[in-house]
Amino acid sequence: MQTIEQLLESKDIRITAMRLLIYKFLAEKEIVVTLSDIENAFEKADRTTLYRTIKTFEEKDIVHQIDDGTGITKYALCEQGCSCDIKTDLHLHFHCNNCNETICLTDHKIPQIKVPDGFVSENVNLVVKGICDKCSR
Amino acid sequence: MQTIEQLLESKDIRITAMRLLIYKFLAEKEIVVTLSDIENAFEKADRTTLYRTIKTFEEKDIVHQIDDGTGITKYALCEQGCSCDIKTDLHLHFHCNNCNETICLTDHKIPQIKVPDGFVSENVNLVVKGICDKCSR
DNA sequence: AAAGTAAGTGCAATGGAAGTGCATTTGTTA
DNA sequence: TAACAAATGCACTTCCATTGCACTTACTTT
Repeated sequence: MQTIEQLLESKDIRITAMRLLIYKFLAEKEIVVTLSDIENAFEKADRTTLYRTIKTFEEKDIVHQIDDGTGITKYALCEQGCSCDIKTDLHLHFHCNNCNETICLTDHKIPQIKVPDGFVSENVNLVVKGICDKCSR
Repeated sequence: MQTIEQLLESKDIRITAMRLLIYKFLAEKEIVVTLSDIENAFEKADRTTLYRTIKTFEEKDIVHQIDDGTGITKYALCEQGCSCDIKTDLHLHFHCNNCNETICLTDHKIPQIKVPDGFVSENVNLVVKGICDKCSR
């Protein structure tokens, strides 16, 4: 089990207090978060810093961006060993129409999608909307 | 073959010159359009009108909204007989990373997606990104 | 056909999220 | 410790989505 510090270093990300805090915040969330969520959790920090921290995490492949159809960009930590640019590793996301939360269904890989001749598939975004397990109880 | 007027009436949409024009504009596009696209096509009309027309079409289920991951909301006419809230009728969209256009692949239905116990799937959004047939030639 | 009502349209303004420039602070390295 | 690079904070900008209000157009009822 590697520490967060080791993880960041292995990804060529400088360690700062801010980054450790943001990483921990993301790690303890099972749901996907918006920039505003992070902003609310760290009221002392500036939005720009949070924004750029997330962008850095994204570039270094420890966070991936989720587009769940709400129009607001959301983020989540990648899984261990996830390389977000490899399409076979993509999982799907579930957006609850009731509680409005989005979760990564990391165990549910996206099936192979056939596209017409001439089209080249590079990437797939799949969001299932409905009622999540908490809300359907 | 019903006229546009008949179609709008059957959907409980009042007929106006503007609405007919916008409908025709959408009908002749194979690609999905943004509000700005419509705006550029109708420079005399106000953005708000276009915006609300599209919203009306959406509510009355003759237009569906597409979220192709560009962050900008796009729209397309529903297919004949499409009732956008019925999940089996959903088709997928293809976004070209080269020309930046998004196309409805109406013939390509979305496969049945399994979700974990407790989750209820109501809707699926599937966007494939890559290179379209025009750009890959 | 005229009056009255409901819906559609245009203008102006607002709000929210994403993104940028620059000065300041913090951290790393020689 | 000096010098440099990266990170942070503040202010500002941009872009799209959305709303309020006044005005016009289309439908309904008599």
